[in-house]
Amino acid sequence: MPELPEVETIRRQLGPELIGRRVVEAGSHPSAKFTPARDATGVEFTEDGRRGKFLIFGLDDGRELIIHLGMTGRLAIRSSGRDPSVEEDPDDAYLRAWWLLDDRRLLTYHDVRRFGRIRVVSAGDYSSIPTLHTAGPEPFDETFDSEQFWQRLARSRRPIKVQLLSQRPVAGVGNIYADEALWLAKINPKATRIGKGRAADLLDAIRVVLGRGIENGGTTLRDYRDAEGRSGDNQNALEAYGRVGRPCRRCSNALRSTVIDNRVATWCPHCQRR
DNA sequence: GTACGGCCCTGTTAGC
DNA sequence: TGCTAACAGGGCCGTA
Repeated sequence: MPELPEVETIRRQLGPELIGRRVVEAGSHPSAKFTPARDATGVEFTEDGRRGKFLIFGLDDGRELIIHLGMTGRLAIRSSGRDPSVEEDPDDAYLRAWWLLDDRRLLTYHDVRRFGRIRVVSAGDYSSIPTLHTAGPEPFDETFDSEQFWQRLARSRRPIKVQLLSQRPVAGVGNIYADEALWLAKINPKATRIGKGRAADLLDAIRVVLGRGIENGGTTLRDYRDAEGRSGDNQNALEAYGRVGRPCRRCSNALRSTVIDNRVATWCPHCQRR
């Protein structure tokens, strides 16, 4: 399930391959989630970017190709283009979109569960993409400080984990890194209000876990692969997510899990008291 | 504006 | 062994 570190890893890999390349043909699965991929025909990639979990590729006609990987989305570049002599990819049943480049290579988007989505919009106009439109600051933005973070958290009284997953206080945190950051900052995922000091701790923790995730090439629990088909290593660095029943690495008490807003949260009942 | 439930999807796993 | 149901979950949408 790609979150900021996974999306950033893919951006860094794809950017140099795509910038300056022109799309000569594009196709997609019939679902409306993917048909906008076809709108990026005849354009040249001019820029690679990311906002939270959204990949944003600048195009030379003043628009942007926006890709969200959902749960199981994968982007890759096939060197063979659509040369029929090349053996078919066994995952082609899940090919949801493709872009044939002017050097005959093929940018492919696979997505088993079809939770991802693709859009082409005027540059900077995200009004048709609610989560992107209302996304909070980038966690590594140097102008984003803990005071702003605390103010954003104070706008809602929903549980802190729900707020993080909403992308509004800060962009790019999903279920895995939310559990990790809350564990690191010793904050209970059901807490509805935290003080400025704890908000500062949480922002620091978010930066630590996301930074570590990027360094480790992302977290692969099952599906995630980077643009070169490789698994990440960050699953070996997880302290909370997926460790329910196992001892907390700080206090040795068994980690617990609970469902908050239809998502599993794993936390330490001793370290992360309310 | 905010909160909340339901839906989209399909491979994997648990239970019978 | 084979079938069925539950589960995973990010984002969107309708309703309150």
